[in-house]
Amino acid sequence: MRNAEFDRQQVLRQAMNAFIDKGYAKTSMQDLTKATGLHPGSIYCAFDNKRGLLLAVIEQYGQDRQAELTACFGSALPFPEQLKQYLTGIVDECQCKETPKACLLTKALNEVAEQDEMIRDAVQSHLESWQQALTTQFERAVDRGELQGDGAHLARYFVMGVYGLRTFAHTKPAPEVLHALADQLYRDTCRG
Amino acid sequence: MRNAEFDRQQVLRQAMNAFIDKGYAKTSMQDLTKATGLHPGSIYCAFDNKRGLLLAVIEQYGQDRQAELTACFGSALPFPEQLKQYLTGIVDECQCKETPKACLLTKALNEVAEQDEMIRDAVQSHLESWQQALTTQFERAVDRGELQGDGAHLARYFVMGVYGLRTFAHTKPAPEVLHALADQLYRDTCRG
DNA sequence: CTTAATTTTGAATGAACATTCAAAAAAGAT
DNA sequence: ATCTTTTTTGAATGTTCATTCAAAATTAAG
Repeated sequence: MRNAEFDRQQVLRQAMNAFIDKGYAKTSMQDLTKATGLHPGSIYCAFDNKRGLLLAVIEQYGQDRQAELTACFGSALPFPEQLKQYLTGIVDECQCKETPKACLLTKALNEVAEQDEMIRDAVQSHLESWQQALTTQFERAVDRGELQGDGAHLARYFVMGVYGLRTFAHTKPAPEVLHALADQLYRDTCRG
Repeated sequence: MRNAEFDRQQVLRQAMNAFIDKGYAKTSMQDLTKATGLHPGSIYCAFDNKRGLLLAVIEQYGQDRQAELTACFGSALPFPEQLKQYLTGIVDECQCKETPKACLLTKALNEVAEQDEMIRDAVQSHLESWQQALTTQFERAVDRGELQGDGAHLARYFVMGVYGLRTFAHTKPAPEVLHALADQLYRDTCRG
C-alpha cells in the first residue's frame, strides 16, 4: 500500500482555477500539471483522465459554494441583510480587478455540458442544489414574516438575477453600474 | 477573375449553428466543412482560418440580431407590448424543444473571449450595440410617457434579465417556470 | 478564344495534445 | 525486515485536428 502524497482538496482547487481561467478545452494537461504540481501519470492515477479531473473539480466547487451559502445564511442577521451580503459577495467576486472569477458551473454548462451527459448531470445537479438551498432560506424567511410572496418563485428569480449579473460582469461595466443592478435585483426580490 | 460559388450569408449561418451547438473548440474543421459544404481550402481562402470564420460569424450574428430587434420595436404597438413580444421571442427560442439555441455572443464570451483580445472586442462591441439599441427604445418610451424611470438603467436591467433567463433556460426548467420568470422581469422592468 | 486571376479540391503535413507505460520510489501490511 | 501494493516520474506514443499546398477548374476580361 501507499497513500497519495498530494492534498486532494488543494489539487482540486488549483485545477479549478485553471479551468475557470481558461475553460476546459483550452486548459491543456501541461497547464494542469503546472497548476497542480502533479505529473501526468499521477493525475491519471488519481482521476482517470482530464474529464475525470473536471468531474472531481465540479464536485469540489459545488461543495465549496454550498459551504459559503450556509455560512452566510447561518448568521443571526435578518434575512434581507443576509441576502444583501450574499449578493454583495457575488458582485465583488465578479468584478475583482485582479482575478475576476467566473462560476465554474455555468462555464461548464456552456462549454461542455451540452456534449457530455455525465458532466451535464453533475453540473445541473449542483445548480439545483444551490437553487434548492436558496429556496429553503427564502421559504424560511416567508414563514418568519421577513419576506412576502412565493418563496420558491422568489428564489428562482434571484438565481436568474445572479446568472444575469455574472454574465453582465463579463462585459466589464463600471463598478457602480453593476452595484445598481444588484441593488434593484435585491429590491425586486424582496418585494415579490 | 472568378467569384466565389457559395452564398456567404448562408455559409456564415450554417457555421453559426455549428458553433452555437458545439462551441468553438469542439467544432472541428471537419464539422465546419460538413455544415457548410465547403472544402477546407475554400474556407481558408475566404476566411483565413477557423478563428477568422468565427469572427465573420460573430459579425453576421450581431447583424441578424440587430435586425430582429429593429423589426420588433418598429411595430406600431405600444412600448410595453413590444417589450413583451421581444421577451417572448427570446424565451421561445431558449426552450425550443428541437433546437434550443444559445446566444453566440455570450457563448463566445465564456469560451474564447477571455483568451483572445480581438474576439473579446468584437463580442463586446456587439453586446454593447445591442444594449445601446435597447437603451434607445427605452429612452424613447420614457420620452413618450409610456414608461417611467431611468431608461438607460432599465435597459441594463432588462439586458441582465435576458442574460439570466438564457442561462436559467440551460438548466431545463419547466416551460411555465421560465415564463413566470420572464413575466416578472417584464413587470420589474416596466415599473422601474 | 485566350489569358490571367481566383477559387475549388482533397490529399498531405505538421503540430499540439491527451494518454500510456515501464521503471523507480514509497509506505502499509505481515 | 520483507513483501506487496500503490503512487510517482517523465519520456514515448498515437491520435486528432488545424492548416498548407499543388493541381485542376472556373470565370471575367481583353
